[in-house]
Amino acid sequence: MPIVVDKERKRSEILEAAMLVFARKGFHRSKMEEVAAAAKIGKGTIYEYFDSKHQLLQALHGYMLSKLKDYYAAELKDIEEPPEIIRRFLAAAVASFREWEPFFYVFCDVWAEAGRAEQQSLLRIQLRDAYRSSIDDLMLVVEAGVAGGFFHCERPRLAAEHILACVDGLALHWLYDQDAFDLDEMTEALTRMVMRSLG
Amino acid sequence: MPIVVDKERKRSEILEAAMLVFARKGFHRSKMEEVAAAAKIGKGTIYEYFDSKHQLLQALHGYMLSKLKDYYAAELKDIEEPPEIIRRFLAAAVASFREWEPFFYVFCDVWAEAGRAEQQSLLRIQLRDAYRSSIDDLMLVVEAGVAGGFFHCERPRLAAEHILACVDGLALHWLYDQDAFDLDEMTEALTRMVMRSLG
Amino acid sequence: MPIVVDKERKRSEILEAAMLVFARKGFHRSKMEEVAAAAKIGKGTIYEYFDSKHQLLQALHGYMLSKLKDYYAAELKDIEEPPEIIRRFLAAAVASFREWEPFFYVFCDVWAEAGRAEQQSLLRIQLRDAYRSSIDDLMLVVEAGVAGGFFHCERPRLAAEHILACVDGLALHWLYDQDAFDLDEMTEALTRMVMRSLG
Amino acid sequence: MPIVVDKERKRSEILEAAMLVFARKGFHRSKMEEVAAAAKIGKGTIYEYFDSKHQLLQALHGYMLSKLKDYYAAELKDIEEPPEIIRRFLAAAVASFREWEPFFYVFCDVWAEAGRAEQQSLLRIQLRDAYRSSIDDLMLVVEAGVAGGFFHCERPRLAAEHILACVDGLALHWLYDQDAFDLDEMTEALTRMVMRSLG
DNA sequence: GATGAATGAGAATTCATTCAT
DNA sequence: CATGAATGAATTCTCATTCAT
Repeated sequence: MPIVVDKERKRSEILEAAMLVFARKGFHRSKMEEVAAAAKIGKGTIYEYFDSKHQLLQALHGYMLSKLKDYYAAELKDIEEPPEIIRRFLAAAVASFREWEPFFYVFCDVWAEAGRAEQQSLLRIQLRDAYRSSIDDLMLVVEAGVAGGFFHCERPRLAAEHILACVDGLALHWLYDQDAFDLDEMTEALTRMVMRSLG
Repeated sequence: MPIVVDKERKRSEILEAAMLVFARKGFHRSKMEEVAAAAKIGKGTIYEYFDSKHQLLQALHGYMLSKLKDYYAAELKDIEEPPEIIRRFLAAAVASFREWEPFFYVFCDVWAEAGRAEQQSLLRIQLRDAYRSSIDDLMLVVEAGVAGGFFHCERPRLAAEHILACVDGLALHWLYDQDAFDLDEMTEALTRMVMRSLG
Repeated sequence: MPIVVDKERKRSEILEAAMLVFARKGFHRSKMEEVAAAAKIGKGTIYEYFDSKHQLLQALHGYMLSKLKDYYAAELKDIEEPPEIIRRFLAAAVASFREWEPFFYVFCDVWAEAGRAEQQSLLRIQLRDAYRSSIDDLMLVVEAGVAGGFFHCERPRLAAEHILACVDGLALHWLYDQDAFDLDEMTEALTRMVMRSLG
Repeated sequence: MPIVVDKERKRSEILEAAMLVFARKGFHRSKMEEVAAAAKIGKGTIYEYFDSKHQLLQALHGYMLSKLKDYYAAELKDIEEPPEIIRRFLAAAVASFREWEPFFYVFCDVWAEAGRAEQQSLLRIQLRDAYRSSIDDLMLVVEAGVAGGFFHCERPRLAAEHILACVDGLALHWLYDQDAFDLDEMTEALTRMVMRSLG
């Protein structure tokens, strides 16, 4: 099925282009034409792959989530001990700020968009499910840590939520005041505080 | 004799109207006409008070920041002990999620806008300075707590940043999955973890 | 009747203000508010003296025509000989370019406006009558010159028209390329050619 | 395959439409939508060919100047003797009043606009250069006439300027009082007076 | 009379989307 | 399939005019 492969590749190229354009100018200030130009295709061609600008954002969001998932999977591969998983997760998270900066800008757009969408909108569900699933994953680690005697934690789910909230909040603050932070320091301090908060 | 109008009051009315409209529909999907209707004035009148839609958002952001500041000042009035300040701050923060929900939606718009503005744009500077000043305030509390023997903390500034990041991250997550959280539980768990992370 | 005098004075002040503002920015780009500011009165006050922006232009046009008439009357006072009248008229005309430059800019607006107005519009009639009356005046001079043996001219009316057209045309060209002309030279050459063309 | 369109032709069609609309209603009173309707295209399409309303006027001005140039070139083709060139030029000029009446209305708009534009504005430069170049051309004719013993003229440039000013002034007067003129008579009288003024 | 706050009709311009080629 | 010319709904912002004081 060479054609299918080709389509899939072009789709990804459009998504990568959209990510850069949206990240730089913001979703609403970006034109479909700019995305097309960045993807080196014609404006109309985007519509062969995506239904609308909104759906392009949705697809891009899904694409980013999947990339993030792969990223964390790779970073946490073969690590067994819960405390170490947490440490590596936090380090990977902070490292991703710089490495994947455009992602975070686009996430701002997604937050702004999703917040006003219908409860049942795909974007919103996608966003929510991504959080829920991240929380679930992290909760299992916390639980394993508790079971293994590494952590003290009455509410593993809330602890997981707490950790993810920290990461998102830090990403946000860093985005608007990059000079104020040293990422290495931030990693260290974040790790220390999270580990302490887990007992 | 010209008509005498309390310009400051009308300005606030427009800002309140803008907050509700922007919160519900999002900045870009809101029309100036809708803001005007919500403020019960004519479309053109907004421009007597604000230069442009963008500047209205900026002014609204400033207005919200000032309201938030007053809110925390009132909530933390007369509290002396650092641990208690932190506890009350966290409780007030979580309580504000529900109470001031529209604020948080508008903050999403501000994040999305500010991220793409010039470094020197007023919106961006306003956002950054608000964070910096919040961090400063909180850092002083942490330092006082360390001095008073309540807390252990090597880097009070990073601890303060960490606490604020938690709050913002939780606000964000809560916004998109309100059913998943019990705010009382969240307050309790957040407080516990923050207190622990401060040693 | 002191009140009447006062009203008349303020009316003139508004007209002078309008002239400067219209001359600088053009009729359509000028705001009533700017005219009011230039006249140091409130925006609404203009409407006590003029019905509308269009009527203000019309009144300004009439005001300018009347000023021009006075100017020429003063310049040509007590001159008897037709050739000398012509000479002095041409000199006065060219001198007015610089002296009354704003007039000419406003005339451009009047031409642009009047051209699209109804045949019966006051602005158009005013413009036409001013030309007709100027031509009549000048024609009488030419006729007197012919009768006095100074000029040869089969069609004094057309000659008068010709002379006025020259003056208007020169004003227009001068307006857009002031550096290209030396007004003294222009006066001299214009006079020479007109005198020649009158035989 | 993209749609193939003769962009140059469509551009001209828009310019012709703009000329008629602007001539009838005036630049400022014409809406882009009316121009589009006259060109039988959608409102947005104009912006595929021109950046703004102002630039459309500028382009239209250039288009008109080029048409006029072609017109005179055709009218004066193969004529050698300077007096005959002048005669034919004047006849062509007066004939153009009726034939190309819309042009002259639009010129009024251009005069009004250009007068308030920056010195370096394209419209202004275009206008000035057109005059300069017309004067140059006519000056060469006058000089040739002097050299050939047909004319007496101390300042050929000023004579050329004078002749063009007459033509523009007559056009202007005619525009607002068409009934007062017989164009044939005007041609004859104009020619006579110009020839006399050239000695 | 004078004022300037309020207004809303109006217009330029943008840009997601369509669809003929 | 791909394209980009064409479109017109949508939206910001302007400003002449009104009118309460």
